Amino acid sequence: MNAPHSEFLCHARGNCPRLCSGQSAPAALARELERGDLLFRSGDNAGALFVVRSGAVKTCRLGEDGSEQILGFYLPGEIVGFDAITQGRYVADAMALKATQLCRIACQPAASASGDGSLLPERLMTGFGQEVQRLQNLLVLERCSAEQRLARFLLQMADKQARLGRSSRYVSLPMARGDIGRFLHLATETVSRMFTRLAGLGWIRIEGSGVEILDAAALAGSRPQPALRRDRPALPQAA
Amino acid sequence: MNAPHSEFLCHARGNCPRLCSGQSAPAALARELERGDLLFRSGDNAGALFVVRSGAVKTCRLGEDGSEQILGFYLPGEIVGFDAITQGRYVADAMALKATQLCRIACQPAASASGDGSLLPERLMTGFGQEVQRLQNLLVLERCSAEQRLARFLLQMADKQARLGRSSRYVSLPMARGDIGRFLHLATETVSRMFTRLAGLGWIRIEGSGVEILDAAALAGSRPQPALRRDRPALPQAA
DNA sequence: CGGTCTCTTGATCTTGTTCAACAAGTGTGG
DNA sequence: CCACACTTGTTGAACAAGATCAAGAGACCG
Repeated sequence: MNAPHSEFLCHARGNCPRLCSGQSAPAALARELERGDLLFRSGDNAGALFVVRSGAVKTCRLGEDGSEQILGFYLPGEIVGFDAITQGRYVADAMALKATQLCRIACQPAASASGDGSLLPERLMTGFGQEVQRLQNLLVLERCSAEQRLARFLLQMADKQARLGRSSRYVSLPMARGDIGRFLHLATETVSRMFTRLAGLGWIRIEGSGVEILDAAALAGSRPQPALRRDRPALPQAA
Repeated sequence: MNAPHSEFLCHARGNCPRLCSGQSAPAALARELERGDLLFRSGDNAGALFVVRSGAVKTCRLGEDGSEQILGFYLPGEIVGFDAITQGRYVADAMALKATQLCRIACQPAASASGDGSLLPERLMTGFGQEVQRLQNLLVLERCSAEQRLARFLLQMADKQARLGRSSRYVSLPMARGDIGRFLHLATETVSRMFTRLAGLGWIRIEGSGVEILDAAALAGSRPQPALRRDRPALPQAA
């Protein structure tokens, strides 16, 4: 998470004037996919962003229980792959929904590009990528039971605080229960009940305006019900 | 949406070496807020990003029904305001959860920064900002009833297709019902039921692998139940 | 034409919301 | 210093949206 961030300088390549911002323009396509083909896979080294020229692409993440979580559908003109900017590797899978043509935009990791004092690439891109990933994580979190949502939230806060050098055992919560509810999309009452439940399980201890984490592993593994039946991952036919 | 995008070049200002990436370092703070103070408001002209130095900030959007949707909590070291990059104005509200110090990073809209052929700022930043907003919208969407989620999804797809010059009346859906479900976080059966319901209301007509939109206004206004009681917006005491 | 998917519809169950009441904490003023 | 108001957090009971289980209807394809 706090790993040395790589920076990117991106150059269009092939016949893609201005990142293919228009629709037409014929040739020099970088990738052609059939329905079900993978454009990239979570974990792949990210050398590029992709602009959809024709067809359609979906991006998704696999929940740890095997359930598929779709993050977006991309139609022609839209750009896929922003999640990779921060770490230089994709975080989601991307798959063609039908025959699809894409334009590849090479992104070479490059140290601090514009050396004119402007710090556009320096940390900004990293922050941007983190924001995208944070939102993606939030969407994934949204797909869990109330108990799991709160458990993850607490771990997340603990992690944030650990990064600041504070103890990750005692998590201070500057926000009200209602705020947590509006963040996790739970009624205030449910948030309260889940705090009580986690404390009852012996996983946390409520302590002033924060909580003490007693069993982080249990919190992380909390998975009472998948909340949504895991269908078979994806497109059945096709490679 | 498709408005001429402004580009940004960002320079640190004040005592913020490397975007305040560390924690300490004393002086020259740009903003100091008390609990409940607004850092910026949705619609404000976005002249800057902010790095949290101490304290805590929440960002939120107001649903059209007045309910508050929290998009994130930001602790020291984190950057607030990325959602504004694309349009030059903030899309969310940001409020201090307690006494908070922030470091301001001025972002002057600047045309196509690095003129060396690299098109980093050219469309990339815009795309990045759009991705952030897309994810934020997705999170907001997540907070609606099944009917509303599907209705919005269809309008979204219609909008995308309209931008491609295709008809926005007939929406082709290249993905399976199950895919829509995994995107909207609904069981396949529920997606199917909602299609049937919307068709029964006369708002859409199912047509091959897509739908014809008969009453876009009704779809947009679809709001059977708020799905979550709207609490009073936010922090009660404090300015 | 049979097999395999996808979509649709019905019945039942679970989770989390909603309504309601109460406890605990904080601050103010008499 | 304590009573009172006000806010935040906790707990109980009833309800509802949507998931799950189950089964059947089309569609597509070899």
